[in-house]
Amino acid sequence: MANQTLVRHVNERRLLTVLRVEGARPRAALARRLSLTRAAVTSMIDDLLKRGLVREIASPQDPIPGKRDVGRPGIDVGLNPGGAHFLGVEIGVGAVRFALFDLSAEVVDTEAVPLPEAPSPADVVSLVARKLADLRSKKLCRETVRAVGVTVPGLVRSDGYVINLPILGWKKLNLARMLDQELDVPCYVENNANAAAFGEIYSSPRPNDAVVVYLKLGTGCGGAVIINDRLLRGADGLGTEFGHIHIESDGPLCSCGQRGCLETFVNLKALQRYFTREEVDEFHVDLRLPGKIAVLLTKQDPEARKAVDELSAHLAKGLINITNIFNPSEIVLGGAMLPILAEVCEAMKQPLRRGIIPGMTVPTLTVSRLGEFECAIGAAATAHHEEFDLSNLDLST
Amino acid sequence: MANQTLVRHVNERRLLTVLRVEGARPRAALARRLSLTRAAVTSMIDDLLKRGLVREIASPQDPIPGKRDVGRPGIDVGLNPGGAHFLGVEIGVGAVRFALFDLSAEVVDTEAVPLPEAPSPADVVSLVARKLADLRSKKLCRETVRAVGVTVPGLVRSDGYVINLPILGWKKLNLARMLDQELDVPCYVENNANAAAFGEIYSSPRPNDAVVVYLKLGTGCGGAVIINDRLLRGADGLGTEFGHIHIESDGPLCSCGQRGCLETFVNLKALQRYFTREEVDEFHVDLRLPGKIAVLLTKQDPEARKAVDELSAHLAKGLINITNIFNPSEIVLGGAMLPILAEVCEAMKQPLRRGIIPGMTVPTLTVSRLGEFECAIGAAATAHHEEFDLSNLDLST
DNA sequence: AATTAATTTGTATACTAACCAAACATAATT
DNA sequence: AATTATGTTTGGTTAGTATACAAATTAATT
Repeated sequence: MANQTLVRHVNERRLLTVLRVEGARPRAALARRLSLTRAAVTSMIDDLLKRGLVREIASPQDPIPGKRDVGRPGIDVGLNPGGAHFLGVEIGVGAVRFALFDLSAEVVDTEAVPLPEAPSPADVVSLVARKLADLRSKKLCRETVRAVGVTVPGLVRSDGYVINLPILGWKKLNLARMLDQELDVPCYVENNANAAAFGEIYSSPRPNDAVVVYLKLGTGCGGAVIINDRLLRGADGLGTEFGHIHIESDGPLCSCGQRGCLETFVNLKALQRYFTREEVDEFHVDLRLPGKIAVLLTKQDPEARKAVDELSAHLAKGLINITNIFNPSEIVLGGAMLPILAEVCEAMKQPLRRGIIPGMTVPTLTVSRLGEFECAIGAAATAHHEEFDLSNLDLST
Repeated sequence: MANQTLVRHVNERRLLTVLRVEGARPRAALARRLSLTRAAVTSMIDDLLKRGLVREIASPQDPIPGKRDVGRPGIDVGLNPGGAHFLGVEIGVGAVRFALFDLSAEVVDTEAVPLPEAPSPADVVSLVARKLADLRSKKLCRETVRAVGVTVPGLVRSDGYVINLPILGWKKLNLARMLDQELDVPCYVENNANAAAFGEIYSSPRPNDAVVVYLKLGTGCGGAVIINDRLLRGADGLGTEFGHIHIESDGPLCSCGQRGCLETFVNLKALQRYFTREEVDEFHVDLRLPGKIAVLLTKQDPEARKAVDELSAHLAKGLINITNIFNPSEIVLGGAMLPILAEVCEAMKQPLRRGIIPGMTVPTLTVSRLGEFECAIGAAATAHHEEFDLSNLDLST
């Protein structure tokens, strides 16, 4: 429906987003920034003050003497960080990670807990419910948790329906609805690579025509693409699963039944293989290997160097294809391989520049800034976004 | 800016889109469809009637006797087709094609004229200006042309800036602005594959989560992806140029400097090579070959069959990669190879089904319905869309 | 058959939300 | 004291909603 409350809804979210991204400022400055009258902004701020989402900030007493402008000085209005909180939850391999956002999208709390063996969906729901109750019992956020985001390493439709989650054996499961029914706040479910990508861009928004490709390198090789602050999804939710790009005419057998898939050349098991020069058993993959290799690299260890270079060479082939298809402005790497990713980026710069279509701008290659909790942070960002940015605004017929 | 006129703007376009896509109906039905009150719809229709964009349609006199509902019968309101027109222009290889849309997005006129040798941008602008003046001199659309869309076979930014147009030697050229300055109506410039794809979906909208991949097969191999009724673009406008997907480890040298690109295996020249088993000179490519081969296919000609199968086998490899990346619900083929595309689709169905990730829904494979004028029609659809659908509505901060 | 009831359409009127425009009090600098 | 900018107040506009009502039809009743 599009009635006049739509206008307020849009403007309120525009205002909150400006405050989050660009910081506190007086009403008059907000009015100019949003092309609204001061009167309109006054009315909106009045409302937001009542709801505890913004606060007036006492201006510092003449911080730079003589630098003030003429005219009556304004009163800075900024987000009230404690006015709302958002819980992000990552359902990972053997562990659940929590990250708590405040209204200004700062991480104010993190926690990792072990995940019980073969948990049922109900187990996970109650785990989240307990964490939520726990948070509310503390002074930090008694009544302020506004939404919960949950990520899973599997296929998720945009409405939070889990199509397939192989590592837990879950299939065809409306996890978002289950959470919604149990938790008295809106819940959103997202694929973990998508969430990590979203978390990455959320704190530092990109220009409007930016195209960000994110790759999550760990036990598998997940991907996400963000265009215009929106995640790209496929018809089944299977889009941007970059692990199955064909990069070689032969290679190890992939879980998808084909040979030559990127995922079989770029994952923790493959890294271990490149390093030890021996086949690795599925169950003896060393999750700490990237850290160890990173240490060895600082000591100029030739074996470590070789392993990283081999991985990088394969990944570069995949990235060239991805770049030629999406023409991204930016490629971000994240995931469990974090410790060696800076080296991987360095090793790929040359081949990437040479492999892409002439005339195409070479995308920047960077490592995710979010670290171990990137998926949980991304989940919190998803929840924050749904509640406070212009998103769930469907104006189509 | 988001003020109350935004609400009317949104609702008016929602209303017009419903009338275009779903047909004429009484005000009360529109109110239900749009979740507005009848009073609001009355007010909007009053305005649209004054502007000549809609008209009341006399109900057929009891077409199905006894089938009428109780209550006062409504007066159908429908688009007034002659109330607005949109000119689509394709700048093609050696030819310019025009297609004229009426308000209901029906093609009411087409024309193809030869393009002068090595035309300057100014030549093309004045060609379009002459066509526009010509149309206005006729009774069909004296004052009603609302917008012009132009397609070019090159790289175009979303603001209509032409980055590179190799076949005409144009580069870094604000064609949209040049047209705008000359033509007294809004002008939009789009890449030809993008426009053809957009034209294809415009008349029969897809469900919200549909992902449509379009491939334009002719002298080159262009592509487009439409998600949520929006075209995917890259950072430079170079996204979805599927011609440079790597499908073989070796092959003819591509214009991009690499070997193994899809475009070197799937284009008119390659088709001729597969058919004659001889290398073909750049300047002796037979533009009518697909038609000839199509005729031979009906006579079970083995050479024609071989040529089509060889082309299909290469294209299938590319489509498998594209499908695994985008997870499309639908793949549409178009372009100069039109006469043989039904056969190509048939030949690719098997390999496509086998090559994609298990669990992914197999996309439907179809041939474009628009025919020779697909780009011009797409250009007209682009113009129609910009003026009458919810599109140029940027609510971001 | 005529009347009445029921139902639905389209319009009119009053009300409301949220914007803009303009005036004004306030608080600083010049 | 003059100037300038902020924040609030007041009045006006737009485009909705809610409600009431006349109009046009079918269905039911007398």
